Order: sequence, then structure tokens, then C-alpha cells
Amino acid sequence: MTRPEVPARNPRATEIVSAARRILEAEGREALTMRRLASCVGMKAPSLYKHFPTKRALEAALIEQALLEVGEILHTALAARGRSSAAHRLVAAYRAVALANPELYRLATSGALPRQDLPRGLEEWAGEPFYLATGDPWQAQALFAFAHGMVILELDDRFPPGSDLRRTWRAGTLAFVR
Amino acid sequence: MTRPEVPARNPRATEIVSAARRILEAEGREALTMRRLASCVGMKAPSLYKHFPTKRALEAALIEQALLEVGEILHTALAARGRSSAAHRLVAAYRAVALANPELYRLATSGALPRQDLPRGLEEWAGEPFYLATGDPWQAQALFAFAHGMVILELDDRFPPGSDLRRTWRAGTLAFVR
DNA sequence: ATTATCTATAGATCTATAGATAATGC
DNA sequence: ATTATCTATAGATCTATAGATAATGC
Repeated sequence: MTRPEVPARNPRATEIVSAARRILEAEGREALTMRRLASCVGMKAPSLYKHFPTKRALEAALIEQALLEVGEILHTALAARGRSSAAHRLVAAYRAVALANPELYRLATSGALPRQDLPRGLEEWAGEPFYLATGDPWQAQALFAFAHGMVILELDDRFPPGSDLRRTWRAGTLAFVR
Repeated sequence: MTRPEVPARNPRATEIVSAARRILEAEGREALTMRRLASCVGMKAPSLYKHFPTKRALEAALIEQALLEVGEILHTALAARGRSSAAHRLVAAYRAVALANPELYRLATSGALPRQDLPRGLEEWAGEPFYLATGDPWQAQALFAFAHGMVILELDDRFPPGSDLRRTWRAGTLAFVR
């Protein structure tokens, strides 16, 4: 599978998406309003609608970025062929990219995916490394579910305080490798 | 660990929580507003504040119910000692209770837990079966992360259409049992 | 006396559209 | 001529408080 083409955006739209991402990461999803975003790029809220038809479309652009970056990192990790197993490299990369962009990760993975507004094949391409690493669709989905569960529980601070998550990641990944 | 005591609530407060749960399951988290809830129990929104100091407190009451029910079902599944392994019984019960109450599950597991507003020890008691089933804290957390990941991805329709999730659950659970 | 309820309202938001005006590109 | 912007505003919400009034329990 080859990295899907994403439609090019003009500079202003690109700037808007960057600003949206900064607001999202700095202040969370609730803070990302059309007014706040507009003021961040030096315009008024109604003007944003010349660049994105709805707020959903803007969020879809952020999700597109997230999937592209995650896919890129996972494919790279898989291709690295280090001394650790493919599954280990994969989940380590997955955790790293998610924790580096917690709010973007949350936005991209919680709730329904706006598949209509996303480039065709992007979702599949981003998830492909799990299939390549395990060679089995069910193992792949299960490993992905484990990784997502770990990340989202970690981000939401759902594990008992003082948990050694490094060991938990290892225990889970080892289960799949054996 | 024994099931923690939860503070008793008077009939009116109980009725309010039940109505909140009905709204939540029927129409989702967004629909659960103080006004909508009030009208559902035949009062005006400001009157609710005589029973719950804030909306967060009301949500905490719902989360308390969720944790109690999940804990109950998991402990029961573990105690059942059927022909399948403890881990298999556990995740099957987990999936069943979550899918039967999808919006409540989402409310109880997404975002930070309002630990201040929950009975002491409830969270630990609800999660205990994972520790009992695996006998190892890291395996327990990893199995829990897998189960939560599966459930939330399933609820959010995140798996490719036509996925045979029964097989995915089996593949993941087997990984931990071996 | 206490409690549960009401009305009225403060004080904030939001997303999105209509229509006018300024700037840009042929 | 087209595009990007603005102002003004429609049309909805929300949570939560203040203070008045009715119902209940001693």
C-alpha cells in the first residue's frame, strides 16, 4: 500500500489548520472554537467559512494530519528492522507519537471518524503496519486495540497512580509476540 | 477486596439519576443537559440543584453506577469457573456489559475520572477481577487495556467494515492466556 | 422551620448566514 | 470580476444563582 495523496491546500488554509492544531494542543478540544481560531490567525470568525465550509471540515483536516503522521511514523518504525521485534518497534512508535500530540490523538481517535471528509485509503494506510507486523488480521486488530487502549488510558490518567506503564506495555506486547 | 459501600440517595435523587441514564443512553452525552433532565422528571432546571450541587456531581453519580455494575459483572464472571479460562470469561463479560450500555460506558471511561466525587475504593474494586484472573499486575493492566481498546473502538465503529470482531477478541485474549 | 419548587435572569457561550466593503487579478 | 474580509446578527444553546412562594413536618 502506498501513501495516499492528500489534496493540496492554499497557504491561508494551511495557516488556519496550523493555528487550530496549536490551540488544540495548548488548550484542548473545547477551546477550539471558530472565534478563538479566527482571532489566532488575525481574522473574524465568519471569514473562516471562506476556507472551510463547516467546523467539521476543519476538524477533518486535523484528523487527516494526525493519520498522516501516525502512518508515517509506524511505517518508518516497521522498516527500521532493529534488534527488537516488529511489534515492539511498532507499539513504541505508536505510544511516542500519541503522547507527543495528546489532544490531536484524542481528536483523531475518539468518536466516529468523518470518513466522507478524509482522503480515500488514508485510514487503511495508517493502520497497515499492524497487519504487516503480525501477518494476521485478527492479531493485527487486537494489537492495535491494545496499543490504543494503553495510550488513551494513559492520556486520561486512568491507571492507578504509580503504575509502571513501561512494564505494562512490555507485558502486553510480549503476549502478542509469543 | 469487598464491594465498597456507596452512600444511599433519597428517592427523588434516585429518580433523577435514572432519568439521566435514560436520556444518556437514548440520546447521547450531548443531550444530557440540566434542562432536558429537569423536564424529564417534571421540574425546572434550577430545582435540580437542590439535589445535586453541580452537573459534574450528577455525572459522577452515573459513573458510580457504571463502575458498580461493571465490577459486579466482572466479579460474577470470575467466580463462575466455567470450562473457559478466567480471562476469556472476563473479557466476554466486559464486552457484554459495555455494549449493553454504550453511552454510559463512554461517559464512565472517557476523560479524567472525577475521583473526588466517587466512593473510595470503587475504581479498584471494579478493576480487581483483571488482577485476580492474571495474577500479575502488568498482565492485568495490559489485558484491561486490550479490552477497553476493543470496546471503545467497536462502539466508535473504528474497525474496517466487515471485521470479524469475535475472532479479534479471541486472538487478543488467547495471546494473554498463553 | 425546613425543604422543594418556581420564575426570572445573569452571564456566558456557540455555529453559521446575509449583505456590505475593500483588495486583488485579469 | 473575483475573492477575502468585515459588521451585524439570527437563532440557538448552556450552567448556575437570587429571591419568592408553596408544601411539608415538627
